[in-house]
Amino acid sequence: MTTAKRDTYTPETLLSVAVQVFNDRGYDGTSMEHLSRAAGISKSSIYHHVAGKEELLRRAVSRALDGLFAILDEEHARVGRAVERLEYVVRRMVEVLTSELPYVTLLLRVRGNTDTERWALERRRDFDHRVAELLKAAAADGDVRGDVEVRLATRLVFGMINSLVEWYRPDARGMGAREVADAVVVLVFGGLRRES
Amino acid sequence: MTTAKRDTYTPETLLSVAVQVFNDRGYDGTSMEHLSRAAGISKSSIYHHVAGKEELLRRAVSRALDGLFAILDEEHARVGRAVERLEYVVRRMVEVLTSELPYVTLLLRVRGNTDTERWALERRRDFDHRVAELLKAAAADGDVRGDVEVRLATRLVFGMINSLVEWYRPDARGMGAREVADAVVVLVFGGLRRES
DNA sequence: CCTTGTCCCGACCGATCGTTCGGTTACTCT
DNA sequence: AGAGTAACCGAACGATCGGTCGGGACAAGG
Repeated sequence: MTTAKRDTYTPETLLSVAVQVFNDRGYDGTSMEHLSRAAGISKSSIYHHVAGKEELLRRAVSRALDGLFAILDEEHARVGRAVERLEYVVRRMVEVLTSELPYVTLLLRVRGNTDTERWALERRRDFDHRVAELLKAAAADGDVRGDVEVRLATRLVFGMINSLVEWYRPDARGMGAREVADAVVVLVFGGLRRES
Repeated sequence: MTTAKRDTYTPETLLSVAVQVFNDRGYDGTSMEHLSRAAGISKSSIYHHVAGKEELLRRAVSRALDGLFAILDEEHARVGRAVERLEYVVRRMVEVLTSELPYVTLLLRVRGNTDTERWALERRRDFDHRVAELLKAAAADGDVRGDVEVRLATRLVFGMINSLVEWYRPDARGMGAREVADAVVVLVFGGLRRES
């Protein structure tokens, strides 16, 4: 390879360290001093790789948002019966949340204090609306119960899926992403009650 | 009344202002200067009513935790078939979340940076375990599906309920707490799919 | 009138915030 | 060997952090 493997930081490798610290302490609760200690380089050295703290946040939430929006472009999310497209999107959301866990975690905790955070919140709303339309279509097809308002149901389902970031950890012996995705799909569509 | 109505702050009224700001900006993102501006008094005056920033946090999360734990002491949560007690607890959780919304919101966002936050996280775990045992009992009774692990199902259901704090707002013309509680119970136990 | 206590204030404290700057090391290329 | 540059560092910047301090305004009780 022309570019030999570096033992120094790149913006990407530094990002992976920073996102971990952000998720541990919260973005506002993390100082550049914390980051420098976690990365093993001095505080000022960080600025050789990235423009500042907020750029790290922007890179992280962008990565998470790109992963989520990519789902909607996949074939199974675009063609077919609405309820089946919805099930596919729900399953893929769980997979993206688990595979990009630290980045999505950070995205879901953004509060809106800076321009970057407000931009992230806006894109999140866009994504939510796209999925809500899918659910509305499935309700129009009669494949989804009509006694719960679409907007409310969307929010509750998103709440269940997004809660993954609060407890899922890719442990070696723990449950896998597939297992979690199966459980989410079963509960979202079938509910908790024993099937008769 | 012996105690005439005050037009000045008490620790409680100051708390209600502080919790709003905490939820807007995040606890770490809120400075005492922010609080003083929102309360309309000087920064130093705040210390006349409370010991400091962390005491405001402790009071807030205590109030939320007390509300949640009180559910488990109610009669319908203690006697009866496990699945019915579970349904009652789920419904009451939604009611407490909506009635004590700002306090529970703050509780669900603590990260564990200080002793107060770690104590709050510990009590939250206690509560979760209590509800998980209820779900386990319902599964043992055969009233709840056995093909999804109890621990996993508990976390997902908690995720759906707790997500209320991210979007529920007690608007005048918006949906009421009862309406939300009904929807949560229907979705948790019955699922999204149209009932045949 | 004077005391007492509540409520509040401006000024200030040391510490820490995110960021900048001048300079040093160490590796690459010619 | 010498030049160029990527990677890094310690020291310091102004700003802001949570919190302290001495005292002023004001109402109640004597």
